[in-house]
Amino acid sequence: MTDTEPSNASVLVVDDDPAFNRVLARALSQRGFETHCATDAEQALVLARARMPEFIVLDLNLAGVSGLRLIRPLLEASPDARILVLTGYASIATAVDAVKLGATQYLAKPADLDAIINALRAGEANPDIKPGGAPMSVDRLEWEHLQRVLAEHDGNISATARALRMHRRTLQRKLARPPAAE
Amino acid sequence: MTDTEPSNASVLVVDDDPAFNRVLARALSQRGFETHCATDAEQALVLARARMPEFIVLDLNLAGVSGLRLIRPLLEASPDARILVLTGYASIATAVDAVKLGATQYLAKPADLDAIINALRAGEANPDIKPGGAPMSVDRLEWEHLQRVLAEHDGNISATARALRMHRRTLQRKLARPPAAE
DNA sequence: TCGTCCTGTGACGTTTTGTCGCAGGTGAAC
DNA sequence: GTTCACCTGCGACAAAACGTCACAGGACGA
Repeated sequence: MTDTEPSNASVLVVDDDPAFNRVLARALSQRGFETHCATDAEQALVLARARMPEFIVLDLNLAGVSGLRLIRPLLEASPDARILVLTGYASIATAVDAVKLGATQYLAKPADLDAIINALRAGEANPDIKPGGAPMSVDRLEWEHLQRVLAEHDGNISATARALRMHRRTLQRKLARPPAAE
Repeated sequence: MTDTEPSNASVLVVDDDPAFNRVLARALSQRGFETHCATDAEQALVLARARMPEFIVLDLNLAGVSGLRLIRPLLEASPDARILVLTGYASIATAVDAVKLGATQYLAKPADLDAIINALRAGEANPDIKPGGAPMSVDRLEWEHLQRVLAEHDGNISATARALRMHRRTLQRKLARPPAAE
């Protein structure tokens, strides 16, 4: 698969963060996908029925509702859809349940566009398609994870270090040293 | 279910470490299970056919073969068996693959006896599981990323190291050291 | 058989981490 | 205004990990 191959597949992006939806939808559009966005469960189900997307990218932390509860209704609305769960709170337990409920793939945030597209395409009929793009470096992955958890703690370095079970000094050193550009 | 309820269900324990098999089989027997052990794939398939166990506890690191490759043949040999994957190298990537291949549960080693029995008995997915509140540790996040990229490169450590722009020696050290349980 | 690549592994200098603790700032409660 | 609890910046040092190098042997395709 080349980067520029238009696929015309449609993707419904479901995340309660509108900014995240916009960014991901735009990036997927640039790769040739037709995209729709929903920020809550109801919207997601309406769009799943109306648009019959080929793929659904589903966050697990929707306002007031677990994305796991949405998998079956989404599949009822769009029986042929393939669901990629994309979550900032990934765990093996929720990955197992998500797949049992009908998701076809599961990724932890942070994930870059190539990783998301690779995951969407995993399990396609043609297993010879190779994963495209360079994976995120470990430094970049860590940096984005730290930034996200820091944002969730309102910039509080001590609380972030505790949440990550990392020494505060170490976190400060890492925060002072962004990863190299890629 | 009480701890002491004799279930008489049969369990096939498949692990390449005979000592592990003995310890787990003995503990399960004490809880009323009828147990059988196999230390390799061939043995496992023979016992799966001969004994038709209700449960199979399957390690992923069998000598010369990935336990993932054993799931389908085991289900062919014992169609009604429920397979619990139990591995010291647990990752979301292999958990997703295991469930897609037909495993009904997946646990990281070390797991205590109660966790194993609960996992054996777990049936349907639980959509009420809350996505975990705690963010992933940096070690766990890195481990999941390495496992996912390694899977994308068909287990080729040299190619994975190049893709991640990490020294092969460093990657090998990291792969030998799974992150602590959470 | 040969070439290429992969893999396991040890060794060593360099870098980073974990830990400890000092010092000063901030905001809430009283 | 004072006190308390917590946050933050930072230096120092021992321990741990990394980056690098290289050896050795296996696997696979030509």
